[in-house]
Amino acid sequence: MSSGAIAFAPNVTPGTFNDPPPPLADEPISESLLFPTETSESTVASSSSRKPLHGRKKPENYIPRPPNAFILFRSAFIRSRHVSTGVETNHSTLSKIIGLTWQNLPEEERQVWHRKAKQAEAEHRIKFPQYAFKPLHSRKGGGKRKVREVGPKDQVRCAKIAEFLVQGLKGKELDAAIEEFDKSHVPTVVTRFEAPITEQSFNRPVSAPIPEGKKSALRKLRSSSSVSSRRSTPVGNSRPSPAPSPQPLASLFETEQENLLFSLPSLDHFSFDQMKQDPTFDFNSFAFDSTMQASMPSFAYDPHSQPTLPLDHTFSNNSPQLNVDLPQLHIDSSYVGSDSWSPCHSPCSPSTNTGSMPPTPAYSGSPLPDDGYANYHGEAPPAYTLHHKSIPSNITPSQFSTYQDATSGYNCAGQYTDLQCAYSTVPHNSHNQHSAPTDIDYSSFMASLPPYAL
DNA sequence: GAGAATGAAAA
DNA sequence: TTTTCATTCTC
Repeated sequence: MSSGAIAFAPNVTPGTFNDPPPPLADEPISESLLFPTETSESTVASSSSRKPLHGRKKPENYIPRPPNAFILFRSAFIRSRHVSTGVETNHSTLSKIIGLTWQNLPEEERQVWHRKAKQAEAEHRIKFPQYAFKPLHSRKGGGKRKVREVGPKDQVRCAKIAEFLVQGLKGKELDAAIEEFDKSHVPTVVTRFEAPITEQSFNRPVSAPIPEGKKSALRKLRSSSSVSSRRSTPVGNSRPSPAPSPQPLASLFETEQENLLFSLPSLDHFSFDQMKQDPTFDFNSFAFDSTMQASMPSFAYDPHSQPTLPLDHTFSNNSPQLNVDLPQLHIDSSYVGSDSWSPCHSPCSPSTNTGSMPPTPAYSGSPLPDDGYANYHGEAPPAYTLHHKSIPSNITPSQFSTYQDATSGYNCAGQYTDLQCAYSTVPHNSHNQHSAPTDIDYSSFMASLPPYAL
């Protein structure tokens, strides 16, 4: 379709009205710099070569809605083939990539598309003055529409592609960059929270159902991560927050004890040694899941040195940071134990530890940096020590709990508050840690934290 | 037809 | 607040 007023060609029905409208003469629309639309020639080509909408039974005179800014952006994006078929062909995944790209687009770039959408709406109104959006709220079945479950797709890769796109890489450049990324990229690994094993939980069958109250809390948690959080975004042109606001986890569980059940994950698939030896393991990507990103730390990790802590990297809901550090190690928090908290001797004997979490390895690296870690007397640091930078200073012993991790045999200590999570493995007794009961005390846990965390 | 994304609009 | 539907195409 050439520029100028929209006039439907004889072979164009209202049902095919979806081309971005041309700018009005008195209100020129600036072009997106990052993702400019094609020339009118290619627009015509794409319009005429567009495959018929598959199987969509629409009345002959059906008038589609005017496209919104994102839909226009997505359409232009797909048409332009910024992401080649060698990189991604699945349109669901492409939608993710384009969504991430959209979120990280500079505001002025997004405004270009919002203006185009306004333009489209104006043209639509002129073409179809009688049109009124009439959604069918009573779909077949009458039940609630199926809520999307965002599966553990390879979000890291999507985010990386989006990052490259926002940086201006397209086509072959993007192909090369992604090809390079794919060489070292480890697909998402899903592990789960493992509630500390108590005497009660040890006696409960694994298949025992999670209590209903817990389920609803988890549903609430999940829904806050994707659909609902997006839906609750205020209408308007305000830029959506890159990371959804986390649901305060403490509010999801009835008791403080249950909040404390957010314990150390069992690293079923990794050991610290494996992480160190695997150059592809990226601590930057270590996060719980999208619902918790904003409350979890990000870790800089150099596989050739000791783990470093995020000295200058804070997580905040308003962080403008490109949301690319999505979890590579994905921890499924869909299971939360239901038993009351009571530290006990782990029923999982050290001898039954089949090696998923080896004993504390002998430390062979350079001396530990003087960053507040406990002095390990020449022995290894804890298998994994994760500290939140922003641990509130008002942690009290009542918020503190300890347990012995059944898998690793390590003594663990942690606390959970509304928005902050801190947990740490504290070497109890490196000579005899498997047999020792949990006896970490509050002060030793606090002392193990880096000074800047307090 | 579902699924991916975001946003506008109706119920 | 919830739901639909704009786009696109593979599964």
